[in-house]
Amino acid sequence: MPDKTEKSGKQQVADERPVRRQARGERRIAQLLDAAASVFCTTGYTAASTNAIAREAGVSPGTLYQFFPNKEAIAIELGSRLMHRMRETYGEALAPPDPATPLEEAVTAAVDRFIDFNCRNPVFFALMHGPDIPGRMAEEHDALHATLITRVETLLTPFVPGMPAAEVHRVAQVCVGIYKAGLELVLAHEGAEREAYVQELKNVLVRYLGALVVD
Amino acid sequence: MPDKTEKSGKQQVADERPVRRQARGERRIAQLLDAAASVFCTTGYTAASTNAIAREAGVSPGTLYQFFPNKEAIAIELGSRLMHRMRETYGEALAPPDPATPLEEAVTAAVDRFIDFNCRNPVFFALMHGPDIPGRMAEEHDALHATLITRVETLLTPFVPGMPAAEVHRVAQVCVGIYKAGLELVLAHEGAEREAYVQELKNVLVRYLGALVVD
DNA sequence: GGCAAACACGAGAGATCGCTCGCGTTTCAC
DNA sequence: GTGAAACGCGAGCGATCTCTCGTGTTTGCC
Repeated sequence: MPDKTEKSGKQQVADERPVRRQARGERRIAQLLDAAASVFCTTGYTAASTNAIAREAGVSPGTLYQFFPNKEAIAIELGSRLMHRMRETYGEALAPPDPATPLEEAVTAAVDRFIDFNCRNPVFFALMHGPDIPGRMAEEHDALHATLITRVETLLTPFVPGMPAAEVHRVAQVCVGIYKAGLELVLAHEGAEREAYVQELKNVLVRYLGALVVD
Repeated sequence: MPDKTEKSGKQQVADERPVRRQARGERRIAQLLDAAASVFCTTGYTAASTNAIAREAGVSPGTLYQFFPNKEAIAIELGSRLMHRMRETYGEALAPPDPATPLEEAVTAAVDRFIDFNCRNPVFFALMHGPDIPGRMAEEHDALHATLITRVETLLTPFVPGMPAAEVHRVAQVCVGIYKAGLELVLAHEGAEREAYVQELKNVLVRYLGALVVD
């Protein structure tokens, strides 16, 4: 196997060749991404084999590599489409900069949206939660996390006007951490129990942030 | 490689042969477990190779398999020793069933102890946090988690006398989830920043539980 | 000292995985 | 219709990993 870095450096130029996809190809790509999502959900990223993904999609390994240069690219593309879907589903509606909104309402709305998205797309959690993400996936992961933190910071700022930036950053980190932990519990349960955990997650956040606001 | 289940079934009888360890052997085992802890910390369980563990310990792969039947057994034994050390370090001091203790004090004490232990033994977090734990490791993991939940439940009960058991269980799950999330943030920082995250973790728990107590 | 068992080595067997390659099939622009 | 390119296949290459085995060394007991 040749040097990876040189290869990726080459790609920036060589991959500019217009690989004109046919409708069939687009269908295969969607099929493969669906299969990958399914396999990633059940086994995680590293344990998922490209042969298993191809089998799940009902195609040969060779066909898989017709559309993706390597295993990582599958996860990258999947993550990218997931991010895109997330943006277009919830758009900028996440950050209503209206300081008149009560804290509890803002938290409830944000949590409900995110939980809903994660329940509909469980692979999102599988890709984000794995500590087994290699190379470029980690960058993608960090970028998303940073974006999320920033979003929470701006959401938070109007509620805590006097707080230093470093502290706001810390609070945002804690909030996201709490959300992730809550999400794990929510995804692990169903029906009424799941709803109860959602409510509990909201309680944690509201009480934590509420104490900061009235200070 | 023969059938694993048959092999393990055989082991229950065949492994009763007393493999009399020499002092040298005990030393090697400790050496190998230390090396395994180091490798698991940096690469995680699945990505850690037995050859890498042996190399880190300065012995040959064959020597490693003189003391452990397989890779999983290394993690099992490591986890077992970690659990034992945790018990003997903090013992039953975790559950002071004195209802006179204020909530904040109880939370602070419990969090400080656990954080301290996890900072001294980072491999504990590495083994618990990985979603990449196979076979018998998962059982061990679940058993530990269940123990932890039960412990928190008993710690919690005196503070919320009228609460139904199912709800106490849910609250305990949420508390452990919050703790894990907080631990991740704590381990990711150092010095004053780390202390700040510890304090923030305590705040979250105290405010969340405080609201339940006064209800 | 002698002997059996525990310890140590390291090459490599056996399995898996990511990925390639040669060749055949389908699609599409002209 | 025809040629080029996209699509599709699956055996298998090379790398890696877990674990074994034959052989030699050290230890502890008599």
